[in-house]
Amino acid sequence: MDLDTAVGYVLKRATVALRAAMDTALREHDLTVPQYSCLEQLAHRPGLTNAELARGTFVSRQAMHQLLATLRSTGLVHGDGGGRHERFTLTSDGARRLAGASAAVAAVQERMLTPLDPQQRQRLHADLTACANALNQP
Amino acid sequence: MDLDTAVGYVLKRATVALRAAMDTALREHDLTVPQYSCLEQLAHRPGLTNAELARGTFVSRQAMHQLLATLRSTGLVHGDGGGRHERFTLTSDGARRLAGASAAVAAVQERMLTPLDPQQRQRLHADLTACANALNQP
DNA sequence: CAGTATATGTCAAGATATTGACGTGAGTCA
DNA sequence: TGACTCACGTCAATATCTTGACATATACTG
Repeated sequence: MDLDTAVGYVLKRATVALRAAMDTALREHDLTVPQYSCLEQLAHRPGLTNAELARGTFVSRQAMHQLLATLRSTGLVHGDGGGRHERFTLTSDGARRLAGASAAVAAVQERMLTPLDPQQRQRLHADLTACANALNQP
Repeated sequence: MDLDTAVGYVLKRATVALRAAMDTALREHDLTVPQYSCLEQLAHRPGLTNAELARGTFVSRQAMHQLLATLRSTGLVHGDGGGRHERFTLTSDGARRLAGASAAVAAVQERMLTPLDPQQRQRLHADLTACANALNQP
């Protein structure tokens, strides 16, 4: 059995499983995974722009564009009206919703990491980061 | 910094990077990633059905359905005409195309795993499998 | 054996994301 | 300063995938 290609396979398998679990967990908070991801980014680094959020969430600028439109119409994020290079922040409503959603997501990820002890978790984090870096610099 | 949620983040980051790299590598062989995934499955286990291929490739039955339709019209796969529960196999053309594509994908994954020694690779494989299993059995 | 449940193939529709393209502002360098 | 490049925001169109639905075949159960 070819281990190298199998690593890609289990990587996809784990991602799909995580995505599905997050999806069901977030449904109770009326958020999709990209929406949650966007809110989380804004919580850690307020004042990000559309393009920056898109990169951090791994979607295209266009997708983030209309994702922000819905989040804004729902009153979860707030733009500073700076026509070009507009910067976004969480509203108090957005912060509240994120708090609940974040707890739900944390529970999911804890379930995912259950079989791993803290040292293994750190190793996994480091190894995945190394793999991503290796691919991103040709 | 919250390591647990960060694991989910780097997992997505690695997956996106791998997906993009595979996409560009496969473009020279006129294959999309799901198409390649389907062909690879059929190479390892000939005679799979639509639903089985869908599960192995992590897409819906419907997506695999029309994915198989295009692969069949291109002459890369061949169904045994068994109306219901039809079983699929690679054509000789499909096997040839897969050979080239498989080498390209192997090169991509080798580049991804460059920073890891064989022991680390095996660990990564085991850890990811454990994570996926933990999520898939509530 | 009859009846129910489960899984499959397939059609239609809807949602979501990507690609392409355009105008515009910011930074760079001669 | 002026030309050039690059990144950004945004509109439109295209492709892709998922959800919903239905008929049917297989498996299970009493």
